[in-house]
Parts: sequence; structure tokens; C-alpha cells
Amino acid sequence: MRRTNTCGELRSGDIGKEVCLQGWVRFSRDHGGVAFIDLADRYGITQVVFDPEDLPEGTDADPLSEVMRSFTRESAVSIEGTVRMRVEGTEDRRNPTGEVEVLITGAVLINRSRSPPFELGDQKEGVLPNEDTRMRYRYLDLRRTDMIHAMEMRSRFLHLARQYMDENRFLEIETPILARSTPEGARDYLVPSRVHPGAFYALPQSPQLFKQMLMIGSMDRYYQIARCFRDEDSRKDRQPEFTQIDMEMSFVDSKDIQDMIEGLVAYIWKGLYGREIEIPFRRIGYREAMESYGSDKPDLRYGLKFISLTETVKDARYEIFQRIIKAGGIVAGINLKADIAGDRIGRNDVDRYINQAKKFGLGGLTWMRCRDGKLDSNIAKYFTPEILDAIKRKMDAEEGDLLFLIAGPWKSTYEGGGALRRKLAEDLELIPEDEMQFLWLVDCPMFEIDPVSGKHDAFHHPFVLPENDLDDAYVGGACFDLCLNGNELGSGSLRIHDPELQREVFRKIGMDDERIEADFGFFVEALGYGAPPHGGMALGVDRFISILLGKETIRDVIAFPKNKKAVSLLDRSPAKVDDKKLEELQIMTLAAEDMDFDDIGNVDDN
RNA sequence: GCCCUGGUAGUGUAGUGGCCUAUCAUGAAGCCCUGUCGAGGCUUCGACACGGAUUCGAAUUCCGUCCAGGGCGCCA
Repeated sequence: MRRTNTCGELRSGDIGKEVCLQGWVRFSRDHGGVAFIDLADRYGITQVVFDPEDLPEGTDADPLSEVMRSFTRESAVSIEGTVRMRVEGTEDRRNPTGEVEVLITGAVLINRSRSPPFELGDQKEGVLPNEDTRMRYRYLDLRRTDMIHAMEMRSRFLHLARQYMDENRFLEIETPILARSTPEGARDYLVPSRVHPGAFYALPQSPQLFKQMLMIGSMDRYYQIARCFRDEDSRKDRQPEFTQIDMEMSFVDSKDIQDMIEGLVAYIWKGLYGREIEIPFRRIGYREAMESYGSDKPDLRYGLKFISLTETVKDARYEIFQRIIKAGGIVAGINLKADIAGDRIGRNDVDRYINQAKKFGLGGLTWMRCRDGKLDSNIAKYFTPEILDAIKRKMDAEEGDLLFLIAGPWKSTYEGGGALRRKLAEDLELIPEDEMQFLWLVDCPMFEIDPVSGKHDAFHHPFVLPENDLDDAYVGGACFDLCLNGNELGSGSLRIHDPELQREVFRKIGMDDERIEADFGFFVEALGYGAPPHGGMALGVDRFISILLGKETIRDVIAFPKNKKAVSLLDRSPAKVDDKKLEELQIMTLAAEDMDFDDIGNVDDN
């Protein structure tokens, strides 16, 4: 028997056709005489019917029903039969194949399935098994239409990306997976060399240096669907290995790159949804993003903007604010308007947020409520009526509005405020789930300077082109992040193409010449051979698709993800290797001899 | 490394000190049933993550461990 159709194809136009379907038994319903099988594959579900009173000539009912009885759920089976209309009134309008059914004339059990560990039908949300169970049996989890849809969307997404990049004369070039470990940044996954005992390759955190050297190598436009590896702790949007659309262009400025990426997003959008998306995306400077939204990847789907009150309250006799402002800190407020929030947050809720303030990294949280045209608060007595009035005007506070005030050092306070803002939006259900708000975060600093030690760190990475003299008090970097709904989708920049400037930036972040030479000598040398001005970007594919599909976690758009502890519950990796292999690599581990490697990824039984 | 939440039959759950020989659904096994579609009916099977403590008595309280998820740190 050869498959003639998929389980999602047959329609009323196929009536009378002899077909062979192969797939998995999703549900079966035996009525004692007539019996049904829902046969499923990636493409859909087709109803197969066994009808003892309507068998084609020459078909023997007994062996056929015998075989069908052996069809356990999720077994792989092959059936032959005739397409016919369903009995009038029994059509299933929810299913595209629901008008027809296949009257079975032959059946083969290809491969019997054990009783599956969880239900595979289209369930309502919330009745999925625990994620660890899904992961242990991911191949079954993948049979769910939801996962099939995610994999299809991911495939189409990547295909569209390739098409667009190809149409824009980018070359798809593969860069090494085995490369040199670099000192800065995330922890590397290391791969020992057998040929050179004691030496290691590293799996790339990104193809950064290679793509820059491709530009030096005149490739002009490069892209790659690149797998990247970072040995850092996972989050719902971070996995040890993840996928990026990595690209780089020569002889361009920031806008050229942003235009290209906007074109890519619009192209993919059109391809996936058949709709145009509004470009260009809004641009927000780093400082404004931090001071308005408390985030360098602000979610623009809701308001709750912070407004600076530092100037307004600087003369108030409120000692805490005084001290903070004198120390160079800020005071800012957020207005929860009466209609959306102010009325819904009572005194107890306010106390709850105050108690949570520490968790957000805030020193504290102050509130004021607009009552009878005046601002009232437990600390109102420390403010003159004039200052209270000024706050009211600045915050545009109207009757019933609730103001939350935060104060402290610029960065930690705005970041804490951002966390508070997110929490408020969630609690008050202000986030429109189906909205997509893209934005470019621009005008970032080149360095992050530790306020205590004065130590410079690269804000993005040390290959970003500085926008002014490195000795200036403030140095900007020619970098830009693409954000979507409060998530960073990717980040790009113009790169340094002058070897001496590159050395200076390395020095600025605390590397001495010896170190520069050892770790990046080859790269700085490469810049010295006529490196073109260039820049590029990397877009996080997993994040992008998970947001498009409204998934809580990127694990839902990755076929075989790892869990929070970087363990694959399916193949139980990482795992111990034979002593012989370690010996060959001349590796000894310091891990305790008695460590039970079998415990890794071992969930209860077995 | 730290903080928070959770762990009850294969799966999803109820259960806040005795009403627990632990609820319900689904599943599995068996039987019945000729138009269902997550079919239906009947019967049976099957669980308190592990260790310790408190108590006359613990699924329930406490401590520790393990596992999972969310977050902080980390992720140039």
C-alpha cells in the first residue's frame, strides 16, 4: 500500500476515489457494528469508517474488524478505502475534511503504539501535562496540532527570511561551530581537542568576529541562520542553544541596516499573515526609554509612563528625596489614572506594592492620591502646597488618580520602576495580548561605567563603533536594538573598522596590549587589511516566533529544547562519557567521583 | 549562588490535623452498543516525590533533600 493522500486533503470533490491513508490513530469509536477511526497526520484528521452493512464486494468483514481492533491509540497504521460523503447531518464543520469519510476496505497495523503517557487530542489550554512529561516524550508532544503549527510557522518564517535575504543579494555563508574561546561575554561551551590535548575549541556565542572578517573578505552582504551557544542560566526566553538570523553589510550606515531589517520583518509579516506591517518602526533613545518606561526594551502596548519629578521636589523638606537628589539620584512618578487603575488599587494594594518595592530593586515606594483637588498622602505634610500643586500639574493628576513615586540612583531606580510598571500593567490587565509594538532602541552609550570602581564595560560589545572621542565624558555607540512588546528581538551596530580604534576600545574596557594580542590579535590584524566600514545585526528567531505565536516560552517553538537546568529530558544530556574517551582527550574531571550522573534529567521512575 | 511557587493513580485534579481503606475526570483492561467525532453505558485497575521531626493521629504542620517552573545574579 502506498499513501495516496494526507489526512488533511480529502474534500467532497474526492468522492468515489480509492485512497490509501497512513497516519496515527488519534481516536477510535466502536459502536459495536459501525466503527470510526480519526486518522491523524501533520496535515489534519480524516475520519475512517468501518461499516459492516456497506462493505464493497469481495471485502471480508471479520479480518478487517480484527485488524481495526488491534489499532491502539497513536499506533501508526495504513488504511485503504473509498471516499464518500458522510451521512447527512453528521458532517463535522470544525474539520476541513469533515464533509467526507473513508469507507475502509483494508487496514494494516504498521507499528503499534504503547499507551501514550498523556492525551494527544486538541485539548483546551491548561490541561496539558507538566512540561517535564512533555519533554520526556517530546516526539509525542510534537504530534499535537499546536506543536505542528509552531513548527510549520517556524519553517515558513525561516524560509521567508532566506528568500528575502537572497533577493537582497546576501550570501548565506556558514561560519565555524568550532572556534576560539573569547574572554568577554557569556561563558562558552568548550570542546576538547583530541589532536591537541589540553586545548579547546568553543562553540560560538555568535558568529561576530567571523562575519566581520567576511566583510573584510569582500563578501559585502552576509547572512546565516546561525545556531549560537551560551553556557548561562536559562529563562523562559533563553536557552543554552538558540537560533539567530545573523547578518552583516559593508559600506553602510545605521539606517541602511535598520531599513534592511524593517524590510525583512515586513516581508516575513506579509508572507505569514498576508498583511502589511507599518514601517519604519518608532525610534526611542536609550535615555528616554529608561526615563519613561524604566526599560531598555520598553513595552509600548500600554502607557504608565514615568515622569521626572527631580526638579519639582528638589526643595521639598522631605529628607529622603533631599538626600537622594543631593547624591545625584532621581525622583520620578507614574500616574495611575482613576479610570484605569486609581480606583482599583485600594490602600491594601498600595501597601502590597510598597512591600514588593525591594524585590524590584527599589529603595522604597511613595504614593499620593488626588482627592478633592489636592494631593493626599502619608508624606504630604513634608511638601508645601506649592510643591504639591507643582507635582499635581507635572503628573497631570486628576480626581481619584493614584501616583507612585520612586527615588534613588538613576539606573537602578528606573530599572526597578520598569519592573513595577510591568507588574502594575499585568495586575491591572492593561496589556493588549494581540498587539505588536515594534521599536528601535537607539542612542545607546558605548560603555557601562561602574559607579564605584569606574570600570568600563562594553554596553553592547567592544566591536561597536564609538560615535565620539573615547576620552569624552559620554561616549555614544552606533548600536540599535529591535524590540517587540517588551522583548529584545535583536541588536545591531556599526562596527569598528580601524584597527587602532579597536585596540583603544579594548584598552578602555581594561584589556592590556598583551591580552588584546593574545585574544583578538588575529582580528585586529585583519582590520588592518583595508576593512570596509560595516555593520550588521542578529535577530533572535526563537523569541520572534514565540511572540508571534503568543507563546509564554521559546521552548514552545523549539523542537527539542532543554529545561531550566540545561538538561534535555529526552536524551538525558548532558551525560557522563566513557573513561576511555576522556583518556583519549587527556581530561580528568574534578567533579566528585561519586556524583551520580544518572540523576541528571532523571524524573522519578526508571 | 540567591529568592519565590509547586510536586497526590499513566495524565489532569479535589483534599488546610481524625470525616482518607484519598475525590472527580481522563486513561488502561474487559463487557455492551450500527452514525459517532475528545461517542456513550457497565465493571475492574491504578497515586500522597524522598528522608526526618512534631503529634495519640500527618497527603495536610515543621526541617532537610531531590525534581520542575518563574525571577534575581549572570546573559560583552
